[in-house]
Amino acid sequence: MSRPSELTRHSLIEEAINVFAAKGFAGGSVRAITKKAKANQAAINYHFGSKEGLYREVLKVSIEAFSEKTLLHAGTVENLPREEAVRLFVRQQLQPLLSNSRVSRYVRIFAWETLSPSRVFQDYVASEQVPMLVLAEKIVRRYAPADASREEIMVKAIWLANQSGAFVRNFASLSRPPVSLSVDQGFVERLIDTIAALAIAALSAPSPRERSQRGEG
Amino acid sequence: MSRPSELTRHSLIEEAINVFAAKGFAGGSVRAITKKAKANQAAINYHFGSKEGLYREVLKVSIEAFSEKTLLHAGTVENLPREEAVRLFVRQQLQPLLSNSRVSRYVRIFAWETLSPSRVFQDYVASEQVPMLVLAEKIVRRYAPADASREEIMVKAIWLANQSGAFVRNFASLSRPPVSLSVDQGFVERLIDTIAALAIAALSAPSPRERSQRGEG
DNA sequence: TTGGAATTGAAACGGCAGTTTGGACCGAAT
DNA sequence: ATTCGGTCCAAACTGCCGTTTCAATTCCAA
Repeated sequence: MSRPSELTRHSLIEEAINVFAAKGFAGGSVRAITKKAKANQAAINYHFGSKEGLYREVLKVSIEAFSEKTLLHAGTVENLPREEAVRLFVRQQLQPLLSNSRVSRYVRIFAWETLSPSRVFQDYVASEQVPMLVLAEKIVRRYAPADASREEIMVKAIWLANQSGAFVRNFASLSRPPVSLSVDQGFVERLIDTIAALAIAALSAPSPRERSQRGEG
Repeated sequence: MSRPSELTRHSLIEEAINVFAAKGFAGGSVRAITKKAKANQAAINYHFGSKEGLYREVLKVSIEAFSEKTLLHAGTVENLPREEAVRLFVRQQLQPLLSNSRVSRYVRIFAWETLSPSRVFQDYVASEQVPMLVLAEKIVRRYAPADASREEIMVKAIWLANQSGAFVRNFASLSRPPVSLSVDQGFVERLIDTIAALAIAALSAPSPRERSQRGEG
């Protein structure tokens, strides 16, 4: 593959990350992507086979980069106090909100997928492990008793993975009525503290099953 | 307005609720709605002015019915133990999941809106109060100290309102890999208990601000 | 019963979507 | 210098979308 073709390929992926982060897979058009990437409309089909093929590449890049370049890795989660792991987990999703960093775009892409998963994403999570859910599961297990059911673990993992989602998705509308909050760096920091504290308190409490086992139900 | 025209109007709204609940506003087409309602494609524009006009009507019907026909009203929330209010709040969103009731369709429409709000919905929440957020705010206030900031209240209200959202949105994928849970009535009951317990424990804990005021930060 | 308004109907319009086409271009090997 | 595979481009294709048109029909009051 020659130099100029790789440049086209690369800038297509780059702009696709921007467009899909802003509008989701269904809402992002190939025309918008090729226009921003200064490429021809046919380029996506030529290089990636289809819009779905391009998105598959975007997801691969995003998921790999997200799990490598972020605060919390699957390896480090075991070596932290469990409260600190929760805080970092929340932080790595909310902190990028105010920035235009690469990571913030990955987080937004994942937020779109948690709302209405694309076929590409569904295929991906069915075959390969999704770092965010794996992380959430690891953290939840550190709070759960040894005899917790898989159902309870998975439910809590899904719950934890989605604790920040509402704010990521609706970040723009937080500053508009009827919420009308002033959204700045300080707000995001307080938001991280609040959500992390809520999650920690929730996970620390005994589950309904544990309470009923102790005759407290 | 004559009888048959009202019949067309009514069945259009009825089928629109089904279609929008299944596919969201953007994903639901007027062709699908008019076909199911056995009406002409032009009927929507004739009776409601536009697709948006129909959706405005659907939202109005859904929000009114949801706040009237559900377990928890703005009036009753003050007269219950606050833990019970949380449980009912969670229950009224999760219990309809397994059924095909009207309410389940309303919940699904709201779930679509929390993911990517339509212009119609944004206009609605900017002008009229949304029952679900009002309820969440009332419940949060019962847990918050008297001097809690509006920011903290609103953040926690948004948080509470979205506690069930992940499961409503991804309900269908819970039974598929990699989650692979068996989803039946018993599961939904346990899910309600688990989520409600998590939310109650979270709200009951002192916020980071309170802890730092006590010198525990 | 009749006249006019309300409603329905089939078809077309204009726009945007993803994709395909076929030729132009280019760089490197023959 | 020519050939050839890889790449790029403008344009067109197909399909779905929401909307509009306008004639046909239905309804109801006069």
